[in-house]
Formats: sequence, C-alpha cells, structure tokens
Amino acid sequence: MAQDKNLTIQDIAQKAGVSIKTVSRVFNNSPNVRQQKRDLVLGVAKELGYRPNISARQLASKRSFVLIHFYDNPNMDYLTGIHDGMREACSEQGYYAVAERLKLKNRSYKDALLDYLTRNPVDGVILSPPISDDKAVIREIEKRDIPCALISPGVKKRNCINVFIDEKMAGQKMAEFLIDRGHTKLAFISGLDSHTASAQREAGFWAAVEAHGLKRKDIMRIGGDFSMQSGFTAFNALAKSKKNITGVFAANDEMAIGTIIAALRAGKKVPEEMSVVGFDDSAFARAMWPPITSLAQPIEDMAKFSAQKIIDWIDTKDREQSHYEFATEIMVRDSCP
Amino acid sequence: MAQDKNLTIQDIAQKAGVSIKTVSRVFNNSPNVRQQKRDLVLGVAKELGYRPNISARQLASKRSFVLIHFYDNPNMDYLTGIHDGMREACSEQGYYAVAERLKLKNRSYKDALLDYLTRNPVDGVILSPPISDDKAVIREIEKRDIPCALISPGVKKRNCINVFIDEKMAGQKMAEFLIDRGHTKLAFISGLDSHTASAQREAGFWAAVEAHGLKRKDIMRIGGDFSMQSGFTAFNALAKSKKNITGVFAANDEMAIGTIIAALRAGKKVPEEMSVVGFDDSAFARAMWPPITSLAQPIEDMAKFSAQKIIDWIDTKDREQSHYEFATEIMVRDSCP
DNA sequence: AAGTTATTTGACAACGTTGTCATTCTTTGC
DNA sequence: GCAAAGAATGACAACGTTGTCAAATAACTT
Repeated sequence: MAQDKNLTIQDIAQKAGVSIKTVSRVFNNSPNVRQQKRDLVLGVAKELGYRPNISARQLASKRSFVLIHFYDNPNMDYLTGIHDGMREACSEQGYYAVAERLKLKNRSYKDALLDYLTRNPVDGVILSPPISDDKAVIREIEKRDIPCALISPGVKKRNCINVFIDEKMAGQKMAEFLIDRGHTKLAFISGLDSHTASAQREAGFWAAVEAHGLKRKDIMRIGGDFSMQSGFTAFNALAKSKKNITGVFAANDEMAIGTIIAALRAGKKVPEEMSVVGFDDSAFARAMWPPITSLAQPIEDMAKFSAQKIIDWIDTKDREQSHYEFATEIMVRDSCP
Repeated sequence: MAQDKNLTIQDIAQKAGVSIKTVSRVFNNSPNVRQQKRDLVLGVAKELGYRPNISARQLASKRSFVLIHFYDNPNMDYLTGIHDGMREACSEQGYYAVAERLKLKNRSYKDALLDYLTRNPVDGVILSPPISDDKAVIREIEKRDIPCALISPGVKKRNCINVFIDEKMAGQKMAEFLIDRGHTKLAFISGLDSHTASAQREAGFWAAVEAHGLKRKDIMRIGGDFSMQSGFTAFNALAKSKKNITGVFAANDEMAIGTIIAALRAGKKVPEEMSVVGFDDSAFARAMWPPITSLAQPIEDMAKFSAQKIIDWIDTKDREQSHYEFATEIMVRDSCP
C-alpha cells in the first residue's frame, strides 16, 4: 500500500501510461479528463501510495493551499472543534488548516491581519465569532478576492459562505426548556453586545417569554460579557433583586459557571433552588458540579462543511448557494434536569 | 520599506552586486560569507523588504521549515503560551510553528504519530508534558534524526534539548508559602502518576513538610488526576477526615478550582477557613472567585528558547549543552493571600 | 616571492509541480 | 461524409530556491 519512497507525478504517469500533465489534472479536479483515465490514474496513485508534493504545487501554482481560521474566542473546545472539522475537509484535498488569533481588543488588530495576509498568502479564510461580524476584517479579505466562510455571523454577507445555527431559535429553545420545567421567573445573562449571536439568543429568549405569557416584571435582563467574572456579578444582581428568580439562562457556559459558583458561595443550591442553563456545551460545563445543561451546536460539522465549500469555491471559481443552517441540541444535565 | 511586490533572490543579488548563491548563503546563516558582504546583502534585503519564498526553499532543500509541537494537555493557556513562544522564534527564521494533539489515551496514538510524521515532514519537534515523557514517541523521533526539545520532562534525555523548571523546588516553594502563612495541617492533591512533574512537585511538598518539622499525621495526600472532578472528590476526602486541614496544595489549577467549588458548596469559606493554592497560573485560576494563588512558569520563554535551540541545532547540525532551567514565580491571590 | 592551503564566490543543474499553448482525438451539424 | 467546433492530451518552459562542484581570492608557509 503506502510506499515510503518519495514518489513523483512522473512515476504515476509512467506506470499509468499517460503524461504527467494528465496526472496533475486529475489531482486538481480539473475538467477535461476522460473518466476512464481519471480512474486509472487514481487507481495507480492509490496503489503506489502517491502524495503530491505540496511545496512544488505551491511554487508552481502560486497557491498556498492554506485555509486559515481567524478567531478571537479562546475557547478550547470551540477551537479544536473547528480545527478538527477543517482538517477533516483539508486533508482529503491536500490543504493545510491553520488557526490564528486576531485580538480585536488590540487597536492594531487590523494591522496584524494585513501583516499576516501579506506575509502568509492564504487560499481561503474561515472566520468565527466575534470576527465573523467584523466588517473591517471581511472587507480586507474581500478586497483580496480570498474565498471566505463565516461561522455564525450575526449578519449574513453576500460574498461569503454563511454557515450558522438559528441562534434565535436556539435561545428560544433554551428559554422554553426552563419554562417547560415550571420556571416562570427567569433571568437572561447577555454576552458582549458586539457579539451579535448573543443578541439573537436574547431575542429568542424574549420570544419564548412572550409566547408563554410570562409577566415582564418577573423577568430580569443582566448585561454580561461572556466572562466567568460577569457570571459572578450577574448572580449578585440576581440575589439583590426581590424577584426571586428560579431559572437562569446565560448566553454562554462561562457565565453560567460564574453564576453557579457565586450561588454556591451564597449558599443557594443549584438546581434545587435555582436552575441554570448555559450555551456552548463546553468541557467545563460538562465537568462542573453540577454539570451544566447547555446547548450544543455541531461546530465540527459546521467547520468541515465550511472548509469543503471554500475548497469547492477555489476549484470551481464559483460558488452556488451561500447560506447553510445546522441543527442544535440541548444537552440536559444536572444544573437544570 | 516593506514592498508588496514579490521580490526574489535575483533582485537582491542584482542590487547588491553579488551572486544569488551568496544571498542564499546569507539567509541560511551558512558560514563562509565575508561579514562585509553579509551586512551588505542583509541591508539591501531589508531596504527592499525581501522575504524568501518558503515553498521554493522547501522544494529545493527538502526541508519542511516546520517545527511541530506535540501535546496532549488541552490547556488553552499553556498551549497558546507555547505556541506564541515558538512563533516568536520561528518567524525570525522563516520557520512555521505547528501544533498537533496526540491523544495518548487512544491506543492508536503511536500510529497517528507515525502517520503524521510520514505525511508531513517536520524539521524539529517540541514535546510538552505528558508527551515529553513518552518513550515510544521520543524513540520514533530519534529514529528519524529529528531535532527534539522536551519541555518539563520528568526524565532528561541525552539526545534532546531539555527545558524545564525545577518542579521539586517549585513544589517546595508552594508548600513553604502555605507554611509561612501559619498552616500546619496540609494536604497535597496529586496529579496523574504518569505525569512525572506531579511526582516531583509532591517530592518538594514533602521536603518542605520535613524541613519544617510538621507532623506526618497532620498531612494528607490525596490522589487526583488533574481534572476538576478529582478536585471535588479530593475535597470530599478532606471533609470526611478529622484532620481539620487548613492548607491545600493542588498539583494544578483545575483541581484547585474543583476543591474550592466543592468547599463553597459545603459552606466552607475560602480562604477564611481553608487556603488553597494551585499550579500553572491558568486563566481560570485568575478568573475564579476567589482568584487562586498559583505558581507561574515562564512557559512562553521556555518555548521560544526551545524553538531557538532547535533551529540552531538544524543550522549547525550540532548542539552544545542540552539542559536549561527556568525560574518560576508565585502569583499571590486571594485563595491564599 | 612562489607554492600551498583555506576561504569565499559563482554557474548551472536540480527540486516536483502547474501554466501555456500546440496537437490530437471526438463530437456535432449539415 | 466532411468540415467545424469542442474536448482531451502532451511537450516544455516556468516557479524561486538550494546543492554541487569548479573557479577565484585570500591567507599562510617556507
């Protein structure tokens, strides 16, 4: 099967009895190769265990074969999910999956981006929140005509591949999950306002509140910033109020954790006296005590799909549709059983 | 300064009035180039903003210019620390920094490694715990004559660059930190036994206990596995015992967090009734409530240094010394002020 | 000062692909 | 059936470096 020798196109061409250019065409999914020859070449290549030399491809084609994921959400689960998904799609096609953090907080993040793009040519870009909503970043990428996929963008972009879950529906599902379990006094802890998804989750939350005729005065809305710290302060606000909230929906798991820790510290039992649900299905949510009920999105599938679509786009210079929606799932755990 | 055009060696050679080979030599730190010419070339290159084409270098030299970090500790702070350090060293020299997870739990991890190494040639490897102690992995790398650096290995290897902190001393420092603050009834929560560093931290702990003449019967040793979960159970063991422990030293931050959460849940105040210190100075340790006193190691520096040494090794085909020790620092926070 | 040896430089052919463009087959249309 | 158009193939020159080896220059010897 897999040879160790460094085979070249030459070897394959010889054994298959075709020209090296034909072999090249096959490996680039170029049109204008008879199916019969395509199969022949693929067969020989597989038998001999041939793998194209990436450096040579890069040099000759002036492509980099790099798909890069720009992120600014240092959530390990999320990141590895995206990375694994990208890699699955990439390795099949001989692409590299690279991840690069872009710190939006730093004033110079745009410079860092430009610097990166000029130093390291990339063939495709995947942006995850909150960068998938950064107009400056998207503009620079479009300006260079680099195929681009947005994961969970707040606003869908015409020239990009948009991959997302229905955040509003997800928010609504979570709120209804609490309501179904008898909670009528709810709190929503929001994320950063710059993170559009959080706003949509909130919209879903309010939709559920309204649909079930809950009273506005029984509902609290607490501003957070996705950090554990803001979960602490959120609980304090909760405790200070006289509303006697029993169901808390945090826009992400870290804030849910913060809320629970603060609750424990204050002697409030979770879930007995107060239920908390999070969002993201992070490892910490699973490891907490109690483990946290959270909403899981198929992030790996989404990333794989995005990468695949980008590669198609590169190959065909033309992409079909650009909106793709994925289904979510509530992971029920002890924090709100 | 930085030109956008794609300059080639040719351009530099022409402008500097030397052959392209000489320029090539300069950029490869090859010997046998007169200092005067070296400066001249470097000057011209800088002025024009030249950057070597990596693909061409790879193709011609059969080097990959990739340094890879194999890890199996999904701790984001640690990982980004290592990655940032590597990148700093790499970017100066035109190398790529790549990270790849090797799941030791999977039976097939060795196959995954071999698969990776045959598919993606790498010029150098950095291993972090627990992989820096995996003999099978190290053997495969040595077999291929790939320069290798071990970060915090339990056992130092002759043919590798060994970069570490004095784990035992660090453990001792942490224990003494507790003792200095008046604690005489201590507990140590260990990590996985396969993680040699944990054993060394423990050795330091016992050394401090002995040096200060604490009574063995006042000390508890609880087996953990680095997970938050094991911090929970550790606290339970603590609470069940009648020893009235007031100072806890967990071999990493996650277990410290678990311990604190369990304590809060049980109504025990931290640090008023019990002090807890961790190890690693992770983001969560900083974000917890109370923030956790923890031991910080200069991981970024260590990684940068490792990468630099590997590149030197590649360039000179010869490395000097192979043991390098870095200093640590206790980050004092509220969990044991 | 001439003969040696060591150091520095350069010419030119790789490296393994893809782009270009000319050539040879297949269709298709009438 | 034959021309015209289209699809499939291949020959050969890039791509931007480094390796090899020979040539030129500098540094010692005696």
